[in-house]
Amino acid sequence: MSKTYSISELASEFDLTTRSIRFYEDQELLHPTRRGQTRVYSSKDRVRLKLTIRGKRLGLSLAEIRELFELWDETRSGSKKQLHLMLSKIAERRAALDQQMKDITMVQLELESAEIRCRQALEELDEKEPHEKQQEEEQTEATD
Amino acid sequence: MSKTYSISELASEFDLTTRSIRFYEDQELLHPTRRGQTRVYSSKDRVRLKLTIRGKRLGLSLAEIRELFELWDETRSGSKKQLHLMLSKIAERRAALDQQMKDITMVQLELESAEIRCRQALEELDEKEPHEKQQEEEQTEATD
DNA sequence: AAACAAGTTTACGTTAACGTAAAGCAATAG
DNA sequence: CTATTGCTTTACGTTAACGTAAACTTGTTT
Repeated sequence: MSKTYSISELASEFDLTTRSIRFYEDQELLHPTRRGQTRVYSSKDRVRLKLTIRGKRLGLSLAEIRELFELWDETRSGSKKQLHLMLSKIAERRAALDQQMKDITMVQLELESAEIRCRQALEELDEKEPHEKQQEEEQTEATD
Repeated sequence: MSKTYSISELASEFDLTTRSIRFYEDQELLHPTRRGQTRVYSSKDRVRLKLTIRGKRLGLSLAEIRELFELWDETRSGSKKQLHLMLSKIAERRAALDQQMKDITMVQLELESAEIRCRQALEELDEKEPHEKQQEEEQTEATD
């Protein structure tokens, strides 16, 4: 008997609402069992939830995540045809991730140069008015 | 006079609809000028469009992308307070990107192992039934 | 002149991913 | 016993990011 989880345990662990978790089940990303009418999550479900979150952070839709889960599950039982289909889907995903890596690298570089530019602007301000306290203007602009 | 672009030129270059491009303008990601009532895009607009697409591939919302553009634009004219705010926003983004890098690495590993598993399953099928043509089952399942 | 292409505005429709009540069952605390 | 806590289902509401259609202008081709 491996460990099980309640919906609210998972919700607080991953900082989600129970609504979201139920929604993910509705989208067939999770398949908890029931004790009475109450959902019981296995550690497999927990892993899936973690992977779901990871996928979301990468911009995948729930449908795409579900597709990957199904691929993984059917790997054992697939026919030749199925297996080839899976391989192509996997390749597709890997290519997309490679592209994302490149994108991230580019954006990182841009942010880095933006940071440098920012720091230089600050230095210049400090040279001109070293003793000045903040509040040059009343721009409060959305600390959100 | 540097080069300018029409909306449909940009649309076909980046494989977008003109609808999207106008929408991005509505969201203040682009600021084309006008010749009569017709939009004229500068190369700066083109760069912004490219960055927008890159941002989208990383899962950023249009609002977030807009925020980054505004940060960048205000870097020159910012007050001390503003500059510090920008630096923190930049740091925020960079942290998110680092996380994404990790996520990608993890998912890449998972996909790799899925691929290996797939190839092994194929090999086993080939050993058992080397002369068999496909069509073990009639599963056509959404080539989509 | 008439028609076509490429642009425009206005506005309603759609999908994804939840948020937000409303109303009800089940166990436990006071 | 009833009140609170945690779970449930049902269902309507909301936001983002466009799609799609209608109706109009402007310039170019036939």
